[in-house]
Parts: sequence; structure tokens; C-alpha cells
Amino acid sequence: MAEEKRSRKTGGDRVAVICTALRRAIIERALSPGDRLPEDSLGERFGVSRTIARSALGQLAAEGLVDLRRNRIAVVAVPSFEDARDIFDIRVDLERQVVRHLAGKLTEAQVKQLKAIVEAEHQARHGAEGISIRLATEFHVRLAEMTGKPVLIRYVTEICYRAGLSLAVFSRPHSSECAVNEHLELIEAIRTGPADKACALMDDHLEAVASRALLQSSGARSRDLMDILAPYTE
Amino acid sequence: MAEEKRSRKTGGDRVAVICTALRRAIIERALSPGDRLPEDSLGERFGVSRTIARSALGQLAAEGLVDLRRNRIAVVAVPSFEDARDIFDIRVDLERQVVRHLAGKLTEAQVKQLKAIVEAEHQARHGAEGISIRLATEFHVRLAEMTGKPVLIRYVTEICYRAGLSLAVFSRPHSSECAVNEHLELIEAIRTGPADKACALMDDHLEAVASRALLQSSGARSRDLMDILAPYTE
DNA sequence: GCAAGAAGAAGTGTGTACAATCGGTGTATG
DNA sequence: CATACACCGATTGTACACACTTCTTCTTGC
Repeated sequence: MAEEKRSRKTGGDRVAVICTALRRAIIERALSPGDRLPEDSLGERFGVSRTIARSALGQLAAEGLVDLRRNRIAVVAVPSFEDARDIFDIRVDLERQVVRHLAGKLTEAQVKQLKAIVEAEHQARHGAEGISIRLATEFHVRLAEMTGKPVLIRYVTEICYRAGLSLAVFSRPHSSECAVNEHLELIEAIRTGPADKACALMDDHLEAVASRALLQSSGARSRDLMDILAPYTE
Repeated sequence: MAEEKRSRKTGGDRVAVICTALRRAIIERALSPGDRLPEDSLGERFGVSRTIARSALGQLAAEGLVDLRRNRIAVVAVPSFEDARDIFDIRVDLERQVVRHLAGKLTEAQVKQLKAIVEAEHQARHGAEGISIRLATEFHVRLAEMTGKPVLIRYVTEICYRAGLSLAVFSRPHSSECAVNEHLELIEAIRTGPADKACALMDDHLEAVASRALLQSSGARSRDLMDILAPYTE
């Protein structure tokens, strides 16, 4: 009923409510890339006018989760292969920064919180695919939040969601995105280890996630025809 | 007159027009952190309704340039010291990625384009402070654009603008933000040199920009008392 | 003289109306 | 039979109206 009152009286930023719902629907793959999001339907579904729905779409577009073209129905963004690769490259940098800030500084409470998420991941392993993906994302987001740095949190969160969306496009079904034990190892490394080691582990983890989805990091090979052919020009 | 027609007929995304104008006003310091941006005035100034102005403010808020609090007049964002530090940390990572992608691959046309900007910077050196800051920012943005990677471009652009805003808060007046010769060296290093060397130079450059503004990068030293004292505990 | 409160002004939050535009369908035409 | 075109429904773009909140200022009581 507090819900009731809040949703009727103050409304407490109803745009944010829609954004959160859509983000979650996207990351859980209830919404797929390319799916249409007409303002009317959205507004009707959430009990608000088109104004609010439109504003939410604008925000999600700014986050790269929604494609907004003039006079056209908004759609869930469809990252290109290049986009996906770039997103993962940036993600590696950002999450490395998270790990660097956190290495050796996790409190017991924080470790417990992270382990709880991993536990939930473990339990969701054989349930709906979407839940497990959401939890995996949540793990990374929570990690970022523990830095207490608002700017970093914002970018990591955004890039994680975009990465999830990219995986929805390019990873084949039934490939478990984030092995839970990798997350467990990560917790241990961050809790105990030196920053370098923890960073390396995060690199490996994200690399593994990307390659499971058939992406190969652009950092590894240069993908430039001239470079590739260089050894053969002799 | 093409302008006239476009602005009246198709309107060609008038939200974007306002965003661009405000971004520029902010980066040139015509608008200072904390300055009020009432929707009415904005709409009147640009000849649009409050709807459009509001939408523009929403977008800029998503970019971190505007602070939007419920029922309150929007203001140009006022980054905290911690925000500023985080922004620069992230900026370093992102721009390093730009350099890595560009090292040894700049075309003659691109080099020329970059040098033109630096030349403009040089000429603006003794003019209005705002112009010179805008050009310095433009240099970095253009560099990012040359990667042709939309995602990277978007983040670098955003972070550069936010960095400029941070400098508006924390750097004292009359400290030339980006020495033009540093930009020239950067061009040379990227054009000729190996990626590592160019990256290092970009690091130095951004470090210099930050420290000129009395920020010390958090990456360089760990800022943790226990770590600092470690060598002395023998 | 000063603090507390009330009233008006200023500004935002949201729904709605209407114009402009897009997408699809059916029809005419070569 | 394929293509071009015109029409209509669906959907977005934008302005505006009205309710509500916040800010300002003036007044009132102590």
C-alpha cells in the first residue's frame, strides 16, 4: 500500500520506474534487440501518459539500450558486431579500475553480499536463462557500487547492460555467460590478492565471457589486412 | 537560408540543436557550474516550447553536464572533487584506447586536420579563454572520432566535456589547460611511434592537464595510509 | 527588531490535443 | 506480372493547459 500511495501521490519519478523495468526486461531477454517499444503501449502498460513513456525512452536511448530514430517507433537497440567489441574493450578498462580500487579493501559485509549473489546465480543455473544473466550482471554492477564512486558506477553499470544486450545478439543460446566459479575466484582474488593479480583475473573473466560469445577481443589481434598479410609478403 | 528553411520546416531534431548549443556554452565557460537553466527561458531563447527545452535538459543530465532535481530548476552540473578525479581516471583509460587504435595509422588528411585544430588553438592562445578550452577539447574529440568507433567516440566525447566542466570548477583562471605543443607532440607520437610510446605520452599529457588544475591522479599513488607507510615499517 | 507564517510568483510535472510523418495496403498502369 | 503511386491508419513531434511544488517576499505577532 505504500507502493500504492507512492505510485499515486508523489509518483516518485515514474520515468525511473519505467526505465528500471525496461532495463531489467532487456537484460533478462524478455525483450530482444529490435523489439518495438511504441510510446502508447508503454504508457498504457505502466499507467502513465505518453509523455512519461517518451521520456523514459529518451533516457534509455542515452544509455545505448534503445534506438530512437526520428518519427519511428523506438526499438531495443541492436548492437553491431563492432559495437559489441568496443563495448567489451571499454568494459575491460572500466572494470579493471573497479578491481584496482577494491583490491584488498573489501569488508566482510561486502564479501558476504557478493557471495550471496553468486549463490543466487548458482541456484538459478538451471532455471530461466534470463534470471541467471541478470544476476551475473548484478554481480558486476554491485562490485562497481562498492567503490562508492558515482561516476565510475554509472559508466560500469551502463556498459554492463550494453554488454548484456550485445551478448543477446551474438552469443548462442545455452552458453552460460558467466561461470559462477569465475565469480567466486574473482571475489577471493579481490579480497586477498594484490591489485595486479585481481586485475588479471578480471581480464581473463571478461575475455572468457566475450569469447564464449564468439567475440574475440580486438586487443589480441589487429584485424588490419596489411598487418595480417605482412608475414606473407616475403 | 538553408538554415532558415531547416529550422522552420523539418526542425531536424531541435532538441539536438539546443544540446549542442548548451554543451558548447558550458565548455566555453559562458555557462558556469551551478548556473540555472529554467525550461521557460531556454525555450524562449531557442524559439521552442518548454517540451523541447525539457527534453534537451534531460539528455544533458544523462551526459552528466546538467543537474536535474525534482521540482527544481535545472543547473549546470557542479562536479565534486571526487567526481573530477574519477572522470580523469576514466578519461585516461578511454583516451589510451583511442591512441592504441590510432597509433601508426593516421592518414595524411587526418594529421592535417589535427594540426589545423592545434593551429587554431595557437591563434586563440591570447583571445577569450573559452575558445581555447573548446578547441583543446575538440582536439581530443576529433582524435576519438578518427577511430570510427561509435561507442568509443560517444564515451570519450562525454568524458571530455565532463572533464572540461570539472576544470571549470577546480582549475584556477589563467592556467592554460592544454599546452599546444603537447598536442603537437601527441600528433607526432601517434603518427609515427609505436602504440606504447604514444599511450605513455597521452598519459603524461592528461596527467599534466589534471595536475595543472591541482588534481593529482588517484592512479599514481594509492592514497592509502597503510600503503604509504609500508616502506617505513622495516 | 526578528522569527514564523501566509500569500503570490515562478517553475516544474504530466496529460492531452493536434499536426506531421511513416508504413502498409490496394489500385492503376505499363 | 511487376512497379509506381495514392490513400489511410498508426505513431511520433510539439505546443499548451493545468495541477502541484518550491521560492520569495511581505506581513503579522511577539
